[in-house]
Amino acid sequence: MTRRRVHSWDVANLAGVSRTTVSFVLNNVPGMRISADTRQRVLEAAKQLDYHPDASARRLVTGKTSILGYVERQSPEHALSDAFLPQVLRGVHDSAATYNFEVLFAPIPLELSKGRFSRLLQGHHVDGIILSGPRSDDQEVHQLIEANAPIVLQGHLPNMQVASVDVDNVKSAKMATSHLIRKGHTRIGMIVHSPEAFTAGEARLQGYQETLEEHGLSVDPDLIAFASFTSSSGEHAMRKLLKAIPRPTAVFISSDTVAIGAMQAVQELGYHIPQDLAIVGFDDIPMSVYLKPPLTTIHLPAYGIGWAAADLLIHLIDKDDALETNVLLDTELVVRESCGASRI
Amino acid sequence: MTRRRVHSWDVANLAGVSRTTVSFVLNNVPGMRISADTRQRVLEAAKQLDYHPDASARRLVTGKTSILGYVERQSPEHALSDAFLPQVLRGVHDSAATYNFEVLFAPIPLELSKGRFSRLLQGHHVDGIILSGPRSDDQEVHQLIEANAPIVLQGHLPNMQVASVDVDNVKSAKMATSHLIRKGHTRIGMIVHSPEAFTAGEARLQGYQETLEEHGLSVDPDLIAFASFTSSSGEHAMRKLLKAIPRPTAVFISSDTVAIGAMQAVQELGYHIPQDLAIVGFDDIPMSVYLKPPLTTIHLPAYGIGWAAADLLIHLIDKDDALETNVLLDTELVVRESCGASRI
DNA sequence: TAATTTTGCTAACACGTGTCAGCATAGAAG
DNA sequence: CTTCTATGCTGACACGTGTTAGCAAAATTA
Repeated sequence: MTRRRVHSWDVANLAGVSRTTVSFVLNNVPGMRISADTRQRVLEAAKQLDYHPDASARRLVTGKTSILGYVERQSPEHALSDAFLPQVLRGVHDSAATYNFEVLFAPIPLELSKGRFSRLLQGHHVDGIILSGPRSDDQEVHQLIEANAPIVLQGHLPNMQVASVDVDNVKSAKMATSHLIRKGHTRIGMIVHSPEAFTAGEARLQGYQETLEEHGLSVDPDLIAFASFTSSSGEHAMRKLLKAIPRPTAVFISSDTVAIGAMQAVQELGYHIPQDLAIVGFDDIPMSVYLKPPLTTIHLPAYGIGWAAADLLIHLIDKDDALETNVLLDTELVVRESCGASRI
Repeated sequence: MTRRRVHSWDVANLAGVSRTTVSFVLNNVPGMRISADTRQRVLEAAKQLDYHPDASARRLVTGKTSILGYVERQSPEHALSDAFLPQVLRGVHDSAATYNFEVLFAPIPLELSKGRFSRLLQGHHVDGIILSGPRSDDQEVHQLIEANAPIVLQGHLPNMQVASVDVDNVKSAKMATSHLIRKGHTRIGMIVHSPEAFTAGEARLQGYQETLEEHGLSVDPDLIAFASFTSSSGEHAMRKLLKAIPRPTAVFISSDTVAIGAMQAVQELGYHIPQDLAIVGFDDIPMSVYLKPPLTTIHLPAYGIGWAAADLLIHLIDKDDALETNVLLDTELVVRESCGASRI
């Protein structure tokens, strides 16, 4: 490994041409006439020497790093985002690789973000940023967005003109709710997690309500309960729902993590899932399939989210601005056992 | 954002000094006499302009990228490593940040690794590599190790002289086994997952056996079953174990994922955990706490593994070679309900 | 006063690449 | 034969920084 590094002039010497020609050949520069013979010689020399251009030198002269930063900025929902990070990151990477971009992993916690963003962007460590776990009260990110920095949100921030990739929450909630209706349920409750801090919760609630109305079912406030990000908050919410008269026969829960606690409450109260109560969750966390009974839920396309975010960001960096800047991805209903067989 | 980039000579001009002086001050170059007054002026100018040196230029001239690559190379055990990736990566990042290193996320699947390693190292995208999920049959990695490339394995590869960070599997298995013995069990079985491809399985089996012997208990081959990486293989293994006569009263399972399937088998056969059968797992995957009953298991210090790997790699890069190159981290027994109350 | 050392700073080079302007040579056109 | 154009290649500059060698002025010593 202490073997001297191979440079472009080594390739040039071996091929008997100038360094410039090597660059033209290896980068496939358009409009440059290179004879087939020379091109061949250069390619062979490069392969023989296992030449790879120095990334820093190339970046310095081109002004492009071809690196995008994946910045984590989560707060309480850590547990959820953690479960998806591997897939999202792989999506980001694979998409970026298509454009010969690399991915820098850079968590920047809210507390000690002191200058980290400047370092990343002004210091030219990355060409742009994918921001995971955006928060409305994040001053530093607001500044970046206003400065028109190349940023793509993984998620959503209301009243902000910024590119983003998210799941179509309204549509997804409609899928879940209408599935329960199709099963014959008419008393359908919902547990919404953290609608204030997390706009997705609100959107999912909206989808649920609209679907009920579209099917001529009334929206009963007693059948809507709120939770935070934790399982135990789901337990609490479910106990409240089950006091409603008449009892709901099905509940749509806007987060699988919350659903875990809710299911526990149901079973502790002596009810059976799905016979006494059908349940549909949201997220399809890896654990969902192992729950008892296995949870019917809305599958979050984590890999696709990562892919789309990187794709959008790179187009943004290259100033193909005319691009749709708010991507909404479709989800899928994964039917397992918790929603029960048809009631009809 | 189209605002012109700030360079070191901007700072120099504003402070009324040369670019060289700016560099000396900002990098705290030792042995350089700078008057307190000048130093102050430079620091203020830099802060006022929000100056951050261009990463590429600095890398080009110093020859150090100050980036380390986190390379994923997993195969079947994806599910397991995925559960820990977020924590490991955070550990890697935080440790690296201590040395002003960045972290590049670079999965390189076995199939299409065509030149990716060369690109990374020869192309000087990174100074070194942390390799997650090393496989003994990985030719490309063998070559890198023999070429003495700066690599740290996250895990272990037998008969290879290469730096690595792993958990003390023998010691951990002893903790698990002796805990069951302390609870009063004498018929203790074990399910080993994939000992052939995954050396950790073998080590855990060894720890189990030695502990039995140390306590004067015989090792009964009928009480040892093998599984792969999946839950369903655990189901199969457990069914086999429960046919032993007399039945084991406790089982140590070398993987939580496998334990999930095993527990399912136990309950399907009508036995109760932990009354009829106590269970201790290994890994402490996030899901373990939600199982029924919650799984007693060995906690894998994912964050610590990441931290240690980055620390080791950076020391290796800086040629502090005298460093211990095979780090073994301690684990912790997390007692929940599946191991039962004391039998004594 | 003259010689020497110390202090505080700077000019100039190097890192390895991409790329613009230009230069021979060969062929075509006049 | 001369002039022009296309072909195939190259010399030289630029990117922004770290760093070595060195220089003037001030301080110290002789």
